[in-house]
Amino acid sequence: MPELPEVETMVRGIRPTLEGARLMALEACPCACRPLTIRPGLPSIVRQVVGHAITRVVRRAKRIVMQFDTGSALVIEPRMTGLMLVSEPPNETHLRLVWTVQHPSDELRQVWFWDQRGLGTVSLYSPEEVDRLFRHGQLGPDALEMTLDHWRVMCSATHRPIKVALLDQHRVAGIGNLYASEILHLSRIHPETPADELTLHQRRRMADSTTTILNEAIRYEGSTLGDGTYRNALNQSGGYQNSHRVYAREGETCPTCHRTAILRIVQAQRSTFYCPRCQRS
DNA sequence: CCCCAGTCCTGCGGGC
DNA sequence: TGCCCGCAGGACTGGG
Repeated sequence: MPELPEVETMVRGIRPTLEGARLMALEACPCACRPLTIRPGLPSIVRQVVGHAITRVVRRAKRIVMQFDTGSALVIEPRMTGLMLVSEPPNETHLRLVWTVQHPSDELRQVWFWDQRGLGTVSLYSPEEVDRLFRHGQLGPDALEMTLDHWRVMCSATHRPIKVALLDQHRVAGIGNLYASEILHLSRIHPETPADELTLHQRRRMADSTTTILNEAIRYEGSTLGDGTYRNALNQSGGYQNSHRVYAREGETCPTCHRTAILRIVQAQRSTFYCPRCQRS
């Protein structure tokens, strides 16, 4: 479930290998499962990017953007289980794609895209599409770049529960199911509160909590849940799962009030965790 | 605009 | 021991 912190960690992990390097080969890995979703096809992408230099590797919401000197970019969406690795992958079975690059030091290095469930995608974006990706429109402002005014606009635009609105990438981009619960708990906001009923005070708390939680999670290199799927670029677990306040902690005592058990409810077919004492409205 | 259910996919754990 | 089923959810789609 890579969300913003996990994708940021992946980007930081692969950046030293890729930035300033020249792409020598891009190959699909033999994989018994359904082939990787890659747009347009791999041969077409290879023709357009192999031989070119990678200028920057950056994150936009939950996507990895690999910029080329042509102005085009390879955009990787890890979705549920996709990983970008610079060291040996967990297994060969779910390897999908391998980049071979010539580092400025002349050394050949490799980066792998590994994806257990195969929901991840790789797409080549034209310069215009790259431009559109970074502007607000299709995707909302990046969760780490939200201003108070962005939060005001985002909240006033919908009557949906705030938890559901936080997951809508068209409103605010980068937050997924795990961090939405964490942010609302730190904000002391009930997840079912209609977004357009949040007070200025609550929106301020949400703005602060979003920055705090996401940066803290980045500092710990993301969350590796029980299934152990998420790994950083060196195939190591993240550490933030040990700091989760409510996510997947149904029945445990709330870390804020130390009195009430964490509840689990379902919103928009997804689990939400919260403290009924600390998050009343 | 809103909401829901279904789709992709694999691994895991519960129930029998 | 093994099998079936439901669940996990990010992004998207189609129907109401």
